[in-house]
Amino acid sequence: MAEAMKGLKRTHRCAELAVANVGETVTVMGWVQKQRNKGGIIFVDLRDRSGLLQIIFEESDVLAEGFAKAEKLRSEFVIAVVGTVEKRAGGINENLKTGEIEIRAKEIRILSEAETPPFPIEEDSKTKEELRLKYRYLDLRRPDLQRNLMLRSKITTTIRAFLAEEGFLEIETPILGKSTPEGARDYLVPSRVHPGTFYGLPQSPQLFKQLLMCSGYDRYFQIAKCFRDEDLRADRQPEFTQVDMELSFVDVDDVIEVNERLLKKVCKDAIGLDITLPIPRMTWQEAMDRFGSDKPDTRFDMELVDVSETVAGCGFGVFTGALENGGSVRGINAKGQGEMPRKKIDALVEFAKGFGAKGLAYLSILPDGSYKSSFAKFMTEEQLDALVKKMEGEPGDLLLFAADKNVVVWDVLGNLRLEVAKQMGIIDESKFNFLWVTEFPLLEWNEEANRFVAKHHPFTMPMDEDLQYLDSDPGRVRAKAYDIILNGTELGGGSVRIFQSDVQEKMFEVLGFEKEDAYERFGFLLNAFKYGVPPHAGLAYGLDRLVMLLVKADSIREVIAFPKVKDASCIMTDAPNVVDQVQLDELELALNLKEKEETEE
RNA sequence: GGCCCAGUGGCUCAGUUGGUUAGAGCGCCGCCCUGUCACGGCGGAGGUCGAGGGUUCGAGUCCCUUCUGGGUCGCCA
Repeated sequence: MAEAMKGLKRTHRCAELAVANVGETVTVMGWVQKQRNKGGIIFVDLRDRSGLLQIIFEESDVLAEGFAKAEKLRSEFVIAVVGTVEKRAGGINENLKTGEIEIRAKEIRILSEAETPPFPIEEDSKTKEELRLKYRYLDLRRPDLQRNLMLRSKITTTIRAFLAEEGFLEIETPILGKSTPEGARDYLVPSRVHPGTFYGLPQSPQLFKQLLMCSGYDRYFQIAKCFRDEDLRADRQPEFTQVDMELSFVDVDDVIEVNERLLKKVCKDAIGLDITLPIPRMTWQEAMDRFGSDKPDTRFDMELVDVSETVAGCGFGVFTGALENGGSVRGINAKGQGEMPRKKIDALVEFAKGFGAKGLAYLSILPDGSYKSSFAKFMTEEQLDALVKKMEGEPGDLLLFAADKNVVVWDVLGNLRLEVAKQMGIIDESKFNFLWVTEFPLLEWNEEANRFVAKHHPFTMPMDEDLQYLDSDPGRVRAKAYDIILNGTELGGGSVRIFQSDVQEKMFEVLGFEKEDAYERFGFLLNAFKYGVPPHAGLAYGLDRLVMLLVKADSIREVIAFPKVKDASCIMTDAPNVVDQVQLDELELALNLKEKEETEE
């Protein structure tokens, strides 16, 4: 039977008590982690979000009634205990923050009884994620998730404090907005007042923050919920949180400068990590050439080597063919993997094919210096030697080559590099390698649409020196865009925005927007620009990813209180759900479901 | 939408070439124990193997379909 806590007031969290409190009478409240009944003496580990604390019950202290209650205790009962802090008479527990002390109970109340939980409430859970998510409120009791969420809170607190200090204003922007078909799929919300029309949930506060710049709020930030109706991944949820900011009267370096100091402070406050400023920078071109990725993991080498010149004119048709088609041949050197068995190499070939490679050429340098290769018979001894030399191959190395269009070669080798490094175990997990990638291409050719699309978004400013090519050669125009990378994960990105209407109109033109169309979609922004707009730039971080990387979690779900599963549903609440006809009628909506949905509730 | 992995008592797993009553650890229940902290001792309950169909004398084990969860490609301006 649950008792009231009337007359009691919690004085401390469990693990806030220490030797300094010995002799004090305290009141603690929390969950029973474990009860150990020795007969005439009962030990209870009491848990709250701060940690564990041992309570000791003896009949001489709590009287018969209290002792009887202590005997009844089971895991996850919620109790209140009044008692005195003592140094432990028995041995101290090295594994516990409060291992030197215990509470001698004088009074106990059972505030809530509990059924046995469906899985153990303990650190390093081995329980299937499905079950953990169904009972997320129990999962969230586990110390590792509690640490993650407490750290997340600390990080947002640090961010707010830092940005406020730097003169940023925190301003909220609407969740119910206008759907913009460009980019990711929007979540739609039907309007009741205007039947047949829909709000779009924001993919980011992009346009609103630019308007705030027009309005003179020259430094803005927001910890903003964003929504994208796309498929999930370990590091992608349909709703996620951005730390979003925008600054007026700045250029690339200004944004980077303040954000480096922000990152330094966050890392220090959150996990005591000192990062050295400035954070290294690399242009997009260099990142692609050296790492085959616009988000390079720089914790290890194995960089790409362009061997196009070395293999030009060799007898291997796959190589020369790629070169003739304007592509390249590049390789990576997996040091010490020369004796990788054929089966594993074949698996790597399959892996490469998954990224669009037609094949993967390999050359093993055996310990005796001889070669074993999939293409040796097409090349002369001299050509092979030159290739090995170019790759700095030594006996015992494995060389892997891709030949195709540059985009394919980069993608294949970039991913292969990560995969091989993972297999070799050469990634130093203790490192935190930040990196700015700058000078992204402004545009990207989209085969499907048969036109250029914005790589970042249509409001991104071209680099001054490339502006001249916007008409003649749009593909070579670089943008004032930058991404911040941590250990090969994109933490955030941003850009300087276009603020001249002629440049913006030119941009829309290149993107194939009719002027009317552009005004239809973004008229409010273009109009705002007519009334005096400051040069401005901004950046947004994925907060979930930042926290995930700092706590070294392998999924974003470990740092989100109530995440969704792979099909974007919530196992705990069963969202999304069917709504009743009355609600649909009110919205004047009718369902037009495909066959297979015709099932009962 | 494609590909890959997993689904056996409450939890985590083992189940040999398909062959008698499906095992273990933890947890749970009962009794005992005044210094335990992965407490200990004794006793006990609990599963028909995600679901459906098929092959077979016989299926957790083979085949097909399907459901659930995870990873990944596409997608994510």
